[in-house]
Amino acid sequence: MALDDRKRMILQAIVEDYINTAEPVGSRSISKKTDLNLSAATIRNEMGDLEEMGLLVQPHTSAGRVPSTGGYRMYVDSLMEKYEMTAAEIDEMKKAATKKTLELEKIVRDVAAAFSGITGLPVIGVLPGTEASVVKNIKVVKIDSDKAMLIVSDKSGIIKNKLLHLKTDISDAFADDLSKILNENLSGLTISEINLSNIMEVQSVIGKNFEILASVMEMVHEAVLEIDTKQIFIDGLSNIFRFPEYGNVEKVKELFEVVEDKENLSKIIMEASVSTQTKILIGDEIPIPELKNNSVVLSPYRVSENITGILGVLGPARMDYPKIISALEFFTNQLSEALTNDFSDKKNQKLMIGKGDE
Amino acid sequence: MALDDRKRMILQAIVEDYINTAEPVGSRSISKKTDLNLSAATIRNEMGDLEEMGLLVQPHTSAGRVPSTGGYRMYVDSLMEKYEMTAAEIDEMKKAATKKTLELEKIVRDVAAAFSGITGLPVIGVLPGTEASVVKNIKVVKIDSDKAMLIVSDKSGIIKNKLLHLKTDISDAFADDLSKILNENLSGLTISEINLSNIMEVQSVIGKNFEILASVMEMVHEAVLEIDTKQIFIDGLSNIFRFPEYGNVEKVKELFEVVEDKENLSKIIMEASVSTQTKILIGDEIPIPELKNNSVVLSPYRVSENITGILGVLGPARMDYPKIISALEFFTNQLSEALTNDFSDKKNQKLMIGKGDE
DNA sequence: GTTAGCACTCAACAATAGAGAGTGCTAATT
DNA sequence: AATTAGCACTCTCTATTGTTGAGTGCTAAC
Repeated sequence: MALDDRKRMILQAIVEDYINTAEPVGSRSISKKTDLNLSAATIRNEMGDLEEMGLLVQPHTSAGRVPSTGGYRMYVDSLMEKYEMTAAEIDEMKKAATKKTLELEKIVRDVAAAFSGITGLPVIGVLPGTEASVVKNIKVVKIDSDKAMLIVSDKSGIIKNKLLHLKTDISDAFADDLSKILNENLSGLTISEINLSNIMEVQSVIGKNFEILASVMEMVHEAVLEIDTKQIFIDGLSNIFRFPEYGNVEKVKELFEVVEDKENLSKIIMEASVSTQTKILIGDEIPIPELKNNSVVLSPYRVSENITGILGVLGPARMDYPKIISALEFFTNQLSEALTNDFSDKKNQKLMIGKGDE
Repeated sequence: MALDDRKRMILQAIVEDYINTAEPVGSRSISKKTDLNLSAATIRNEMGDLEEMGLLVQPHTSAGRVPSTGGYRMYVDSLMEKYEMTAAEIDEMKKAATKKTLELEKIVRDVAAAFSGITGLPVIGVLPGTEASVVKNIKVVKIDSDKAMLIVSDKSGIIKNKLLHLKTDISDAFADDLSKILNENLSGLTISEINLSNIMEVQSVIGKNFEILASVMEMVHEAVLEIDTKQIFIDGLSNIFRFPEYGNVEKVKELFEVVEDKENLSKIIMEASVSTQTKILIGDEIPIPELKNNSVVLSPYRVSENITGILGVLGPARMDYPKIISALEFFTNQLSEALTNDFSDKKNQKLMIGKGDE
């Protein structure tokens, strides 16, 4: 059966109506709401066809229709119209995205929280992984007789640091030497290239002070490993209470249990992390059976060439895709802009997200 | 009316029964379950008295009784027996509390998560505030042409650090000088004593390089302020789904909304932070009306003399107080021990929570 | 002082009926 | 040939009603 123009329009109308009302859509209401000038009976025939094509589903015999995963997919791929944000909305978003913090993690988390507030949806965030960062500078700073801090930075300015507890006292000078040696041997490598054998090598370069070094090196290794793990978080989860589909505790409970497990979140992220543009997972396209009535929209943000994080939303499959997508991409763009500016330019002291036109 | 021994025993039996079943307790079940050898009718009379005294409440005419806030209060203050943990339980807890991380925040969060897992309750945690810490060492480390890191440590080793973005390039030597000056002028003060006028003073000590210094100082000030804010978090919230009292969405929603607002959490914490021992807030003793059917048990942990954090649980008022209290105090003790050891001793490289007898 | 007995109350549950929304099919209309 | 009106049918949802059972308060007997 062919999906002619009329069928497309009817499908679009049904999806959009269902997005708004969360109620199965009947033929009569489509007949009235669209300007197709068709009677309910005609719509009914068409709806029967659309159901046969697998784009609609009927919850029970005497109910209206609801989009299937395929129906939503058709909608987002070729039916929906791009949402144009109003000036007021852009303004509000800019305001929400403006943060004066300077730490990358905080910025991302704050922006994610703001985004959740604006969309009224739970937000998934992934902090930039550092495994692809090229180390530019390593420093060991003595803090106390038994403590030192390891500071690793890369060209774009991402800095991670870790407190080291030392078995033996070291001098300031020794810390400086250590920094120099580490720098000479490890800078230029990516984080993921720094492994134990690598560090051992550095160790063998210096013959003297072997024991002291051994423990420090071990800790450096641990520190680098730890830095390596991507961090996923979710915020604004309680937003799901807005949706009638989460009107009973079982559903809520299920969602919370699924989502509290980071394993699950990374499964979702995996699906999207290959792509460099916005990715939409609808219904059972999400690799977690419990989320089959939900959708996820994910969009990457950039910190530098190959360092990226992800921001996205999670919600019922009947989300307002055009609007969500616009808003999400706006936020990830702003985030990219802010982060690349701030973490590589020399100008800005305070971080301004937005194009600086205010 | 006097609260004689028999009434006390009956009250205790009712509270404990209600804690277990979450169902209003009837006279007949108390008559059977206790070894008082009293008929249901007698118990009924006594229950009538207890209700009159404000210790019990009847949800409706033909229902059993439920403890009132006063009833719970009476129970925790003078009725309940101390819960003795079994060796197996202690073992399990020790295992759960053993962490090899070295960062204070991570340790606390991990222990809190473990505690939530063991008690099956949501956990509230407060990271140690640093406002009372006496600054021992301040360091400015140059990272890049436009970035430096400020590292503040105190005697017990608590270290906070912050990335500074500089307007002007500085030399390594200048960073060293800056560290020296900051140290000479600010070490010995508590964090809360370091304020703007204080920093201005340092600034005036050095005449030259004024402009450069001005911006650095401003950032130092900001950094110190930021360090000052206590951090409250909540974990394991989805545990509340275990309780029948959260069987409908409205209740769950309400709880989530209350608890997501940090303002509310700090209100709760305020109530307890004066005390140096375990504090129990029951029902409407919690300064948040929405939580009137809940209780909070809070216990402080020590990092050093006057630096403390708080760990606690939140749950329905009918929680198993004796057990919760034992477990909570066990955990805060372990935490105190681990943190004071690790953050002041010179011995342990790895952090062992527990008495090291394994 | 304690207990048995009894009338009474009320929530919870199940069964039933009716309304309303929506469908599919058929026959009439354009 | 496509569209539409009409109608019987299906199924959910809501309200109503009756029934059950747990629990109480009171009174009179032990």
